[in-house]
Amino acid sequence: MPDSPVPLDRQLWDLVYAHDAAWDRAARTAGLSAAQACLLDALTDGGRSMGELAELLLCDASNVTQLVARLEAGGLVARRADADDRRVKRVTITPAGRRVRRAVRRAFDFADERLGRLTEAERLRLSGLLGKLLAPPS
Amino acid sequence: MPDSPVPLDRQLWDLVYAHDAAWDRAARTAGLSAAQACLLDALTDGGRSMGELAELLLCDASNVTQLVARLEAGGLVARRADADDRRVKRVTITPAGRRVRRAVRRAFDFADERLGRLTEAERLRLSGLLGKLLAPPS
DNA sequence: ACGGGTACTTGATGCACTCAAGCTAATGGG
DNA sequence: CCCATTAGCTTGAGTGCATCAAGTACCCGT
Repeated sequence: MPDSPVPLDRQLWDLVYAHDAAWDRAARTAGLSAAQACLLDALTDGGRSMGELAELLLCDASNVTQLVARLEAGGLVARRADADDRRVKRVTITPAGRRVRRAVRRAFDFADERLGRLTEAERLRLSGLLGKLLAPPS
Repeated sequence: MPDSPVPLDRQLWDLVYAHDAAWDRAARTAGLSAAQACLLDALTDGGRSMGELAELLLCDASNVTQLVARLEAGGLVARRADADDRRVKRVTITPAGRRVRRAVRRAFDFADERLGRLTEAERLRLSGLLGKLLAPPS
């Protein structure tokens, strides 16, 4: 066999799909949607404001409001007004949220399982190639 | 600098996001959603049955019904009962649909622009590495 | 022709996402 | 100090994707 019968752009689609599907599965094993899991994953110890989350998740602020509302209803997240600027709401993760987040991260086997098939040298080469691909587009 | 400051799993997230966003942008420049563009892209000259599409798009048949309905309303796709088995509906692309599909594919610059940064040898190496990652998970 | 399976549709529901409009709190100019 | 403006968030309306349960129309083997 001279070279792969699967073209590179098709491989990229497959990789993207596998990655997405793995995250979605990991989220659902913990009872979350993919978007909710992303938000939970983006929280830091100090908590984040709604605006920060909107920027991180690259979506509208009102979308964050809804996501946080659902997570809050599940007791995974708490929302309180910032002391310095009472306009901003700080979203913090609860102990239950921390447990769920751990479960999601543990269930997200993609990085471990798939990247684990590569040797350290291969991972380094892959990282280099991806670096080229990911450099700012313009 | 000894090695990349960006870990490999983060690079994968970035790649996946860039790929998704590029497809979404391409679809929207043609007035389609990402899912609609996927369906249009999956059509062959002979047309495809709803069931085939559901299998290709990895979703429910009733979801395909809705997607096709929207595309049909836009005149991009036609749906007619199969002659041999009147249960199955064959979805075919219209001339207008063909134009839109070409526009989407042309606007999807990801593969061209990003993969174009690599030399032929690099693309081959990347393909080999992705092949390892994408081998059946179990 | 009858019963079971196949292919698709319909209806109901939930979530993600976006936009416009609204509300409250901070801020800066007069 | 007050008022207009702006920032941060929420609400409401609307759309699309997606799934499930139920229904319809059709095929096929007996």
